[in-house]
Amino acid sequence: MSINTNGITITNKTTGGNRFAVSATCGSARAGLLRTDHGDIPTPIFMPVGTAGSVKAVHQRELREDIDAIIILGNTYHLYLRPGMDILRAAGGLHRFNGWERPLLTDSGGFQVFSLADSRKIKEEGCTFRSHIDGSKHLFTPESVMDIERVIGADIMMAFDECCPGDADRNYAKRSMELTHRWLDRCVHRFNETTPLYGHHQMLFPIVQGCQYADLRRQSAEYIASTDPEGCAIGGLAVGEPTEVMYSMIEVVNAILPADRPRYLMGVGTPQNLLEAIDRGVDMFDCVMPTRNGRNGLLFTAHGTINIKNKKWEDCFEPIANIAWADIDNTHIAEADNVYSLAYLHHLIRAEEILGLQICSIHNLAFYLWLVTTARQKIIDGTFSEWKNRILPELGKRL
RNA sequence: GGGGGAGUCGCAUAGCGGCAAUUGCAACAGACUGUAAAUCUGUCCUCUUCGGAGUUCAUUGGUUCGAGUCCAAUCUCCCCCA
Repeated sequence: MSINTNGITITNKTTGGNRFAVSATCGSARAGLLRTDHGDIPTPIFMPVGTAGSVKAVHQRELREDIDAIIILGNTYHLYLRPGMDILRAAGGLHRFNGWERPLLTDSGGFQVFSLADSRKIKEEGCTFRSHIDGSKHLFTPESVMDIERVIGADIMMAFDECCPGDADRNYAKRSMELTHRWLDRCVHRFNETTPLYGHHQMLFPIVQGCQYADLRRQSAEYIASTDPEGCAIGGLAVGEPTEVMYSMIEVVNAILPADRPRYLMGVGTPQNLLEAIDRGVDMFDCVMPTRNGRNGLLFTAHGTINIKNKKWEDCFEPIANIAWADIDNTHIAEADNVYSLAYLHHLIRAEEILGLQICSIHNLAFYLWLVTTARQKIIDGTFSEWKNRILPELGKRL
């Protein structure tokens, strides 16, 4: 045992059994359960994004009671910059810091390698960033990211990868994928020589890359599978490539990834994307869409989307639920959907009242959770495909 | 009664001889996929085959090749002095 420069105790890996089990399938779609020390995660699942340790505009009571969120995300890059590792370590990890007692997942900062392309430089060693907050320079390496994710203490840690743009040429995609694989080796090594800081188990999910090239995706999936991970992620999709390409890549990858481990499609997506991916064997999702689009006035419903800013809603005094959940079997409609009318929500968003952002975010997240929960039940019932085919055209409509 | 100032596309503004005319707000749409996003984009006088075309800057008349811009009168509003 030794202490490294980040103050993290280095020990040998403690091994446990498989924490994931598939309980039912319907075609390629799976219903399963992933066990964490902060609770079980039924799959398919949608994980609300809480980048800076908070799901924007949503209280935890609402996350628990109205939305039924099981697991939420945090982001390594953002939390590392602010509040910083000293505070998170002193707080006893993110669970204690933000009071969320259910499972957490931290993204590694790999996506920021992609989205902050103007202010970073990728090298073999890692990636140097300029902070979007104060412009200061930082270096992320696979090792430092593992150490940071240990300090944050999420139940699921993501490997540090390079998220390649959707339109990258094959050469770039190949080099990027190979770098991600080498970084993965270093992540796994560091992960295995460190232990959780707060007494609960942490899993490490590696990430499949390969852009839109089927052979690269195959190669990457095989490599990821060979590391015997507790779960696998599919990254670098929904980053500019056509939707059909994304679906096709999911099929290619899922044919190779171990069937007895959860599969997490990172950063996806629209309600339609979720159903299509579930149908292709994906178990876990996260996306900013329900929260960001909600804050921008877009509501997702089972009957299509509502742009609440549109004039047509100014005098629609029906409760949100009467339109959004019309003819839908949902015994657990968020309180906000019953209390507030579309006209009032239209007013709130126009008047830039904070409550409007809250209501839209709660509604959208509740809808996403309803979608995956219903998908799970339909898989168990053996009627997933039928249900998917029925609801899919509705989801694409505009109300 | 005397003196001074101002009227511009919903509102507020810019404009100082080359203008369908600046900017902000409002309005009407659109985008958003591991969150640098309560953000961003477009339209915003009329018509349009999206190339343009036609009418505009309180009103009327004038100067000028050319006027929102200069001159005169009129109307309206604001300020100061009696």
